[in-house]
Amino acid sequence: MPAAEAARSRGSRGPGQKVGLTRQQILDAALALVDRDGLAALTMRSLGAELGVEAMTIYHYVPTKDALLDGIVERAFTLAAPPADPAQPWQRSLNDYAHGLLNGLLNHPGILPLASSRPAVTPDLLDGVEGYLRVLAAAGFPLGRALHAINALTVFVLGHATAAVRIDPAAEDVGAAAWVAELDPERYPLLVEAAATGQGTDDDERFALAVEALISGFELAGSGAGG
Amino acid sequence: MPAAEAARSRGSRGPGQKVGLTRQQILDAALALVDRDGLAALTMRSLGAELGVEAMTIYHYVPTKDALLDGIVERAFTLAAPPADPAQPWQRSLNDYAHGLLNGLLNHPGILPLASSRPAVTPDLLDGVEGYLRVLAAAGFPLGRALHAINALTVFVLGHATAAVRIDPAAEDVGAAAWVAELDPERYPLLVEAAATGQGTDDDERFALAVEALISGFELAGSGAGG
DNA sequence: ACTGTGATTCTTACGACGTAAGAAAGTCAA
DNA sequence: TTGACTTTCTTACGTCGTAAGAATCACAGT
Repeated sequence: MPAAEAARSRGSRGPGQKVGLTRQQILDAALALVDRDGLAALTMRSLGAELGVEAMTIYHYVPTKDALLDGIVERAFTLAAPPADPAQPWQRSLNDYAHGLLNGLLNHPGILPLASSRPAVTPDLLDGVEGYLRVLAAAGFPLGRALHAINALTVFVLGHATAAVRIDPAAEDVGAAAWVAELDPERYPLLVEAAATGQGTDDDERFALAVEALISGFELAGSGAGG
Repeated sequence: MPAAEAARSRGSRGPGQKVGLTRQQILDAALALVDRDGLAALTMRSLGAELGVEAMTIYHYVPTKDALLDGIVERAFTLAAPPADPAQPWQRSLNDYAHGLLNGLLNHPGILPLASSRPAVTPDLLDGVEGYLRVLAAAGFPLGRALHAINALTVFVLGHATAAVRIDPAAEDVGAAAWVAELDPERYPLLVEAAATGQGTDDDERFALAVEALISGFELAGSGAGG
């Protein structure tokens, strides 16, 4: 209901009033629209309707649609990335980071295809990085390795989130991933066997184990000579 | 029809000849076009022009543009994924897989934003997976863990490739990543210090270390209880 | 109250895109 | 030569991002 939405965010005013929108308002509305109707449903016209405004109005707050997309990716990341907790041991801290970031990103699955092709380097995000760097440095990591670790985790989380969404856009399909079920057991015996025993097909477990593997890998290499 | 195959290269022919295109030909031309001019330059009309044909002609070989994109992603992955070498120790095999896949993907940077939102589960790819499963199973991995490992590596490689391309679309900028240079040292002391010493900023090293970390993480967890 | 000024919004229009519908042109067996 | 089938082209529609500029509104200064 675009009219109600407009009335709520812009105050109860008669039509034709020029209260002034906000870049933030626009970004939030765009993100909400993508979350609700999917990325393809976000057009300048539909977003305008959502805000109770003509499409061209948006261009007074955002130079181009691409900039709008950058904005919502940035916003989604800022919302998603959890801050470092210095009270935890570093392994736990990184683990929380990975799971928190994953959950945060999965709240906005529509932006994931965008996230893959956009920077999203926000001050808020960098604050977060700085915090995790502090945790790792305190644990004895050379700065180079610490940066490597944070980056690797972030990249993996983003990759996993993207893969999880494209395989399972809200699938009720419990157990094995759908496509494995139709494979020729003669050609792919091990794959089919793994799927049949339900091994290696649970997405959450897959993610958790990989994160653990990454972190213990950091642990082995972490206190070595700095890169 | 082996002769027709050769005749299908629409080399020097008068206009209006109906030799017959191929789905493969179209996919290859599309991939080449994306590699050369970027993803945005791929339109049905431009691809038609590339093939010496009107846009609508393509629809006789491909039902929709989305299917075309699926096709070129699939093709790029097939070209990129290296087969398993059973003669190597499994750690080496996985390491080669990761580096080979990365290089292969970076040969077609334009498709990376697509790869993030498309399945790309090809028989060829599954052959590859089956091969690596065999290597890991022979090394004593439970099938579940083996699948986890392959999946985690693949996801990480894809994520890293995407990030590397978006940060550096053919940048000559050696050393630190560009955006770190302009940070406020008061706000981000550790980040700036890491960048100043050149630590943690080399993309290749970053990738290599993360892959090693993942693999040694698998090694720790690999022979534990499956599943 | 009036007016001018600047900020905000709307109207109109253009070119490019994906693609539906069906006509045209070519190929080939009989 | 014919007639059926395949491949290609022509035309057209609706939607997209957005350029250009007119219209509307809030408000400071008189």
